[in-house]
Amino acid sequence: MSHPRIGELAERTGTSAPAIRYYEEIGLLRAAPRQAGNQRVYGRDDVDRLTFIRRCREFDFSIEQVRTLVGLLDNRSSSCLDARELAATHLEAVRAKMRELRALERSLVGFVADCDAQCAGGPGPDCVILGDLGKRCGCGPVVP
Amino acid sequence: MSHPRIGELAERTGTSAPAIRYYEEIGLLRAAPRQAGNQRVYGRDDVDRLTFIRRCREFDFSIEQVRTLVGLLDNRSSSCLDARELAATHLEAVRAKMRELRALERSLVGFVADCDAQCAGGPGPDCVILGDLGKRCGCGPVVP
DNA sequence: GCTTGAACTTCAAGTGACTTGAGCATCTAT
DNA sequence: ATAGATGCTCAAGTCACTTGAAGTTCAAGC
Repeated sequence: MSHPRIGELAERTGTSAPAIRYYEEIGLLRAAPRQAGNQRVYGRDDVDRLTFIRRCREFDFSIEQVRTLVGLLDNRSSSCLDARELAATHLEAVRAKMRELRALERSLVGFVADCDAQCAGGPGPDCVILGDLGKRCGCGPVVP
Repeated sequence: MSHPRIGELAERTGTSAPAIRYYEEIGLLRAAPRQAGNQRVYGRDDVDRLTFIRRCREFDFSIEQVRTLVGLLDNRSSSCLDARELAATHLEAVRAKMRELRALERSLVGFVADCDAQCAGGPGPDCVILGDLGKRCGCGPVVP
């Protein structure tokens, strides 16, 4: 278990094997040494590093941001402040995205509520629902 | 103004001209008629339809979902209930995404707070920050 | 009529972060 | 020895467009 091949590494880190090869290709993981038959062999460090990468990705850091973070790990000097700054910037982006999503959620709730009020109880003269988005739809006959 | 070309249509709907051509190519917009010199000419209906499409996209509906919604517009029968169902499903997806982002936000806040506590005030023996994500980083010398 | 420059045309390639598929080699177990 | 799981490389596909190149057409001024 101390020298996993790509499949086990994938399983232990929640990654797919092609994704691991992709990370190697773009230089996020070192090129793994190969055993006799050309298959990649990994070590404990690779498990840690890939776990780190995956967690960053779950945190929605972009690959380039992860590259920076991994660089901080590799190059151990004044890492924390740099990492803090990156995280703070990223936090702002996440919050902006959340504000967007909240607005979106409100709109959708309104959309569904309008549907229930206008249409589910019986079609009105013309439907407001799709009209919210574009012009008008025909959930009942359009009576001008 | 009643027969805009692609640039004006783009401006009036908040779309880019290449995006409009792309929508035409994938069949979300009809192939626009051309004027003498082969340039696309649009009408009032196109403005409405594209506005609808853009609004759906702002609501984070995928192109395929928009295709369905546009289909409901085109085919006016029992539209509302179908649209409601699609919106409700989409709302669930949006809420799931928000839950993810909230968790992410909490983690990042913790990350930044740890940075401030552990590192900004002076490096501790070793840093917890990147350790939260992977193993440990070296914002100070690692003393085993 | 001529010229300039903005707006238009098509087609191809690029983006991010992988996934999917084809076709072959290797490993492990029986 | 053989079968099936796992691995390899390389190419193409995904999504929703954007960007760039190279050529045409339009509108305005002279």
